[in-house]
Amino acid sequence: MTGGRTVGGETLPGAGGEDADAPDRVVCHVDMDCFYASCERLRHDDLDGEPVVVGMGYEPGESIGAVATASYEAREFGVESAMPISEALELLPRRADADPDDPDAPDPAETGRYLPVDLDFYEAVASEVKDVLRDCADTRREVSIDEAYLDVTDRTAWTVAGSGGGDGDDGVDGADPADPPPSGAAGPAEARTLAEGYARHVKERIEREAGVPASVGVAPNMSAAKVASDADKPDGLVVVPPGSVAEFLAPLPTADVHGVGPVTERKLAELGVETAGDLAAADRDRLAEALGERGPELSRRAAGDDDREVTPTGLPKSLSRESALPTTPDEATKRETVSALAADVARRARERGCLYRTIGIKAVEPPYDVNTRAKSLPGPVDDPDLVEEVALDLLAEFDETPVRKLGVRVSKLDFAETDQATLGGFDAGEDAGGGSGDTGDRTRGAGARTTATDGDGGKLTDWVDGEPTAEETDRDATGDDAERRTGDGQASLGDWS
DNA sequence: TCTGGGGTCCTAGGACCC
DNA sequence: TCTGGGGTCCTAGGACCC
Repeated sequence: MTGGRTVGGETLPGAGGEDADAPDRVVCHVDMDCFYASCERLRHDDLDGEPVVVGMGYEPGESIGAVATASYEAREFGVESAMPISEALELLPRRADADPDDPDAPDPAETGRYLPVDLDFYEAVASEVKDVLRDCADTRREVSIDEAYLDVTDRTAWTVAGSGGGDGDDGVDGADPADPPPSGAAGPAEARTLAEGYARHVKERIEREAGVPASVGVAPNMSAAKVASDADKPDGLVVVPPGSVAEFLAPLPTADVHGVGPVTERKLAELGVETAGDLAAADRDRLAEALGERGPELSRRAAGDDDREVTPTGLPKSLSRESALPTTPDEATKRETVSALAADVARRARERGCLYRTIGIKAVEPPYDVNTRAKSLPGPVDDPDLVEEVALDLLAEFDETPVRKLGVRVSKLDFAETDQATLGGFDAGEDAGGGSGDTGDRTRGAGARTTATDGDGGKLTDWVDGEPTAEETDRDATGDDAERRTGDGQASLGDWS
């Protein structure tokens, strides 16, 4: 019954292919417009219409740090994400520096407002956005604080809605979920679909209920929806119906394809592949030679062929912390930095109730040579002292090396509940009466015991792994260590449990 | 492009086991 | 023991994304 009518006509080579029977899905990609800046506007009325720059590592009045988000007004001055604040200030001086009495001071009309990142506040706003999304779609994947995919196939359809303004008595039956407003439809389709109306409904609800603008892309698959949401930012709504995906993508530069970065773009250009259309049509064996398996995959995406399901965001795979420093070979400075980073990573891991089995560092040498070192433990642990010890140990290799940035990471995470006494039949430690987890370290029964008793530890993985299933691990966000840090349950990588 | 911070996934080589 | 292949794990690095 979801016989999704194809609007853009033309059967496309390759697209659809063998799964012609599969019903077309309706995927929305929701992308907040310069999210941090929009959040700041939400609480500072006077920022409306102003160039706004939100800087990370930025302190008011200083010029260190990097641009996290620039409002569209600020982008007009050339300010971009990831740009050093010092550079942004040259393009767009700070409003506070505009002094009417000083002839050398910048013209206020050519200045902007600079604010430091306030992640807690943005997360609070993001959670209101999530509330809307949860309401609008059963299947969601949150990619970052300001971006999500929704599979709304069962909420709407690719059916063409009544083309007039009023309720046309065309063949379309069923209650349309949202009133398709008459205003400017974007997208290659001439006719409006129910899907478009639904997407508009989602977009308007976000703006109304969370107070921040979003751009939305709608398409029969994830990668096309992603490109669509990007195609008319800010405040865009772009609809790409089944059958017109390849046509929509074809003229775009390869860099617009999700997964094509600077390196891949250059390699593709060397092959004479400049547009998504070129990429779709390119010989896939040649792409594989030049780019590995990713090549043919990118080609399929560019052809509108992407059958990935929208799957809920999982638990994180690693936690890390890094920080830049003035380039230095000084051993004490480096060790202090790594110790602090290690403590922070370990604290975050504990807060999230996760154990880790691999500890690693990163040391960046000028000009920008990234070195990583890692060490795996016999079993999963939660042990801040050990994180520091291993990290410092790995750092020793770089004792003589000048570095500009250092990082610490834990990976091979294990979110099994710490009270999982059943696992090994052990009491998982002595923290029975403890309470607020200030015990030095905790180790899951398995790891602790083996670490203590047998040196080679090699077999441990056999039964440490494979034990926690997805369903079991889902529960982590709810209970344990989250304690007082309420509302933070789905901190940055928000998981929809 | 003189590069900030937090992530993901992929690849490739070596060790080790059978 | 110069010798075949397959599988898994670990480490390091690269590319990409927001």
